[in-house]
Amino acid sequence: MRRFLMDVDDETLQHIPKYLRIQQELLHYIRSNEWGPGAKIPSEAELCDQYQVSRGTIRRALDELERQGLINRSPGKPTVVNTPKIPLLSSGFRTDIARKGMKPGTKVLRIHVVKVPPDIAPLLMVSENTQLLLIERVISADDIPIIIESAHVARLVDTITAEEVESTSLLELIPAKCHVNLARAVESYEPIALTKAQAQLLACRAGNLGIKDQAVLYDGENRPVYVSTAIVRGDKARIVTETSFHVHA
Amino acid sequence: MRRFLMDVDDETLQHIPKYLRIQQELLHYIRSNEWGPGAKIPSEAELCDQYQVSRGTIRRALDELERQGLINRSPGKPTVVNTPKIPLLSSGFRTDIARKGMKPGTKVLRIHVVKVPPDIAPLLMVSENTQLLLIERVISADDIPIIIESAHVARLVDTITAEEVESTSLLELIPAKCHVNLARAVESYEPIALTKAQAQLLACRAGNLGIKDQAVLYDGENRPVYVSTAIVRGDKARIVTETSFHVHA
DNA sequence: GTCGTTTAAATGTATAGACAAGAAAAACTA
DNA sequence: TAGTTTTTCTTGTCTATACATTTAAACGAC
Repeated sequence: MRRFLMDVDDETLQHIPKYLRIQQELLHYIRSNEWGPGAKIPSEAELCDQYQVSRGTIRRALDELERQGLINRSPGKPTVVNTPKIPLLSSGFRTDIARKGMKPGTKVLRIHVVKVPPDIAPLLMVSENTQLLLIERVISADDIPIIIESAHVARLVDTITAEEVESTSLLELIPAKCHVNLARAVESYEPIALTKAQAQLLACRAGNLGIKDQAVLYDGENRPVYVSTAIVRGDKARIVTETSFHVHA
Repeated sequence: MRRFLMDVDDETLQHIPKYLRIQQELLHYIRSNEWGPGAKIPSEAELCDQYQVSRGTIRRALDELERQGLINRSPGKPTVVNTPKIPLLSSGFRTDIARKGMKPGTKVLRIHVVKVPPDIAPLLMVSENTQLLLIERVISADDIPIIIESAHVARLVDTITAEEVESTSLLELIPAKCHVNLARAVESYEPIALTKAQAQLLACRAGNLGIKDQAVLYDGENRPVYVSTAIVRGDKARIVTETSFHVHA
């Protein structure tokens, strides 16, 4: 029978809420690998008994762990500890997954001509109401969906097929179709909580942590070629970039 | 008197939980700037009345918005809408804040010789139990704390003063003190929920979204010079990087 | 045995109520 | 008027309960 700490260091109990103390203790079991990847953790009812608190308090502790991608919950099934993250080289996710010996997969959601969204228009330096190509796809590694990528292409090219998008990096495909070379990329990263729609595409839970990686790609004349917005699952991947410094001397 | 939508599109009510519908509606008021930065939003009790739900449901809706950094809550005070994010150029946060016309501030937490943590040792290619210099500081913009930066320096230099750390970018300071040039940086980004300790240093709430930016800096001979771990507030800043592609042909 | 049904167990949503803690406004006192 | 105390309003924590939804196991009929 598992024993829980909780009341061990009562002298340091300085008004830390119960749900936090429980959360920290459960975190300890996971970090210390006492509960390894795939391990079932006690049910909410069992935790209620063991900690002598109400279910709401237990759920609040588990909520936090779930958001951080440490555990997987779903109704009907017991809650299990998650597996660690895959490092992903930014710019060229597809290529990088293959390089790591995993099987890259791509599911094309749509390739459509759409009106430019108001937040994308200034980045591409086009006026509103401009029609341009939108490519949306989900990239997976070993059949686990990891990234939702959507790209707005500045020029209206119509020779891009779903097959090409399924098998090629946008970093290669789009410049080739637009007959330009990419020279520069400006990317911004911000943490997000996944929406229900995003979570559905990524086969995980709404509210989980993710990174929104928005990139603007420029050609040699500093004209924007396309804007890419990638939603990356925070529980399965982290983004890795490499920078070289110009040596001055 | 404010009017809420909620029951407008009842025909599309396809089992979306109440707390989510409410959350989306509040989000709409914020995004549409109907509730601009600094605006007070109705109290929980008022929202209960207006939506005819229990307080728990309202709080659950607000929790999500708070985590995304869209609102600021604190006991005793009414809840207000937050101000937008600052874009931060990665590598050289201090410098970048100044360039944006904001007042950069630095508070040194400690400059100490410590035993290398087990997760840092392999990155710096040193053996365990090695003693090395740890620099910890909080960087702020216009007196708002934005980043907790902690750096482990591979070589044991002892001529670094708190004054230097307060006024200089580590990207310049450390290479100068170690008598090397930086040639390359490998950074990884992952979304996190701020811990209580981190939130305290950043004057925000535990559980808020943030980005953990871990960078390893190398010299010209590809030897690691230092490892920097930055915890960036997700509600106040986003990280921006710029990449140049090598033109081949 | 195999297919379909029932049952149990797990998480998800929602309610109502109680008390604590912090901050600001109101009332009071000097 | 100025300073202090009290009150009130706000968010934070916690409980207990109820029912819904999903999954898997147990059971039965064939």
